[in-house]
Amino acid sequence: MNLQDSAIVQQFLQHCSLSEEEKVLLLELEQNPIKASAGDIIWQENSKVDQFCTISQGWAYSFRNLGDGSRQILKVYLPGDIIGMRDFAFSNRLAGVAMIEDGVVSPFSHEHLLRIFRSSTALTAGLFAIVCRQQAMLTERLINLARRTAQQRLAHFLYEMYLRLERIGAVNNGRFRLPLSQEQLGDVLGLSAVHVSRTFTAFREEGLVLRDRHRVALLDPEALAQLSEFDGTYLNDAVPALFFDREWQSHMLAGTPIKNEEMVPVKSPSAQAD
Amino acid sequence: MNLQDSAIVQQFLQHCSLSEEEKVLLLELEQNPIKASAGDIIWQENSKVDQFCTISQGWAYSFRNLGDGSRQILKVYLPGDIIGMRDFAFSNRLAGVAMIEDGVVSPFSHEHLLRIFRSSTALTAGLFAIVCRQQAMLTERLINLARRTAQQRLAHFLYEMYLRLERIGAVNNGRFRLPLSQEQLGDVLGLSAVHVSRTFTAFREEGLVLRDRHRVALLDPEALAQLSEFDGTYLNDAVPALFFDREWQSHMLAGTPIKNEEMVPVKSPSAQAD
DNA sequence: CGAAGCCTTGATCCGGCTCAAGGTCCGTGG
DNA sequence: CCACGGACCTTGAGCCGGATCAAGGCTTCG
Repeated sequence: MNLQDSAIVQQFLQHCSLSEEEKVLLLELEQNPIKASAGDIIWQENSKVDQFCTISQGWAYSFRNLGDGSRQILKVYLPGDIIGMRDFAFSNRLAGVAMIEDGVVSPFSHEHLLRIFRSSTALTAGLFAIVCRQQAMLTERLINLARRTAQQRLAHFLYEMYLRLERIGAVNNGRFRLPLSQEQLGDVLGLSAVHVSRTFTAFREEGLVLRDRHRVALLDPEALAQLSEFDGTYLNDAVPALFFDREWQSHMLAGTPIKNEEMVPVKSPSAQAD
Repeated sequence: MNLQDSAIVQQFLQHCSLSEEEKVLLLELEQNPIKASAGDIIWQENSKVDQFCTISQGWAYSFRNLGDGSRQILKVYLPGDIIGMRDFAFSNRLAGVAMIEDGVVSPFSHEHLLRIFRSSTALTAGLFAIVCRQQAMLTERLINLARRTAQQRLAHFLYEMYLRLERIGAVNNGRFRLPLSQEQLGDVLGLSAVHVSRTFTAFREEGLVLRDRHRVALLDPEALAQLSEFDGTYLNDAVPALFFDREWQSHMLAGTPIKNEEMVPVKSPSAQAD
């Protein structure tokens, strides 16, 4: 694989600067790609934490099954995302991961991740930034589920997918593929599948969204953003300059005092860890 | 302050081993304690990220104000917690922080944190673990808000506070102080203040919880845990042994291969970063 | 004693859930 | 090529949990 083509390298470059050696280290994460089919469980909740993986083709999601038989989908993964970082500090999984459609994932071990930590403070800092942003996304989702109406929740989700997909070139004039069933959307949004259907109907009648099978068209993305009070900060906000400051990274070992307060604006990352 | 007394050192010891030098580094975070009164805003949402802080006395919470005038409380902080790590990778705050009651906070700078990163890989790894656990708590809260009834939400919150407070010795026979108004509880739980009141009434009639002003008594904590499907994994699960392996940490610079798959069980931490 | 918070309780309303009955699209086998 | 079954979606009817509105009680403090 070409250095430029790697979605994972692209992601890290949003959060820190990388040397060639560091890019190679990252690429090694994807040395063992395996095919997975729609519906495949990558790992179950409560299973032992023995690996993480990147996803290079297809969509996946993480989920928790609840006592009453319902299910909460925690996050939808797109190509380039790192899956499972959430479990790094645990010995058992807090959530399962399943494929939404056929795809390719590349498992890598705890040790592989540690090798990266040992070798590069830049990668470590980048990973830190990715995890913090991941937390910001979760916070946004929490507010969404706790406080907003069905229309706002769906609008927020569609707009967020629109932004994430646009960044990896998967949107054409407001149209994109959304390979989730309405039942799965309900599991994401904390709604019943029936009400997801009704909400799409309402959006169609209001001229906001068209949907046919797994294709959706956002006729007025900005209206959706406004309706859902979408705040892009958690996707777009600048990363502090220190993440790009290689001088700082060399000081990490020397212990010399540093001074660096400026911020550097950054295009929003397409993919998040975990 | 004595090394043993520091809540922040106690917290890190849950997640990694520390040398005396590292403990001193951590203690330096609390060199500038300042008093804060109930209702004081530590920082506003959208303000510039210029510092973080630890809280050594009193309770605080982070929050987001929403467009419709309502408010979501994201997390309640107890003495020993680190506040604001969530914003580490951003230049603007995603959430404000306010004091629930009078207390003492110790601000520290971005740079101070970086000095820690530069000086100690053990502290860095510990911080990583803390952030991952923080994310697990958020996930749990998300599921709670998305999927559970008012009774389950309140039971879950009370039981979680019960566990966190027990760990810092603030629970006596199921009784503890809970200095949140019912309006604030509603903002935590995504409920109206009125319905929080009704839910407490229901618990009282069922003999589960007594409440008087800012005192609560859990008459049957396990019943609350069961009612809310409380899963303590996210608080109690073991930390992988590598966080305690100082040999690994020295290898971080050398790049020698390591092998270490065992897990080490750990008492749950009382406090979380952010 | 009065005023302001805070909590409780009742009455009513509404958003989303559940149950149920089709309808459409698709893959499969005869 | 058609018939059938299954997955998925749509729409209606009725219900319910929690919101909202409103009135009154209790504490605390000036």
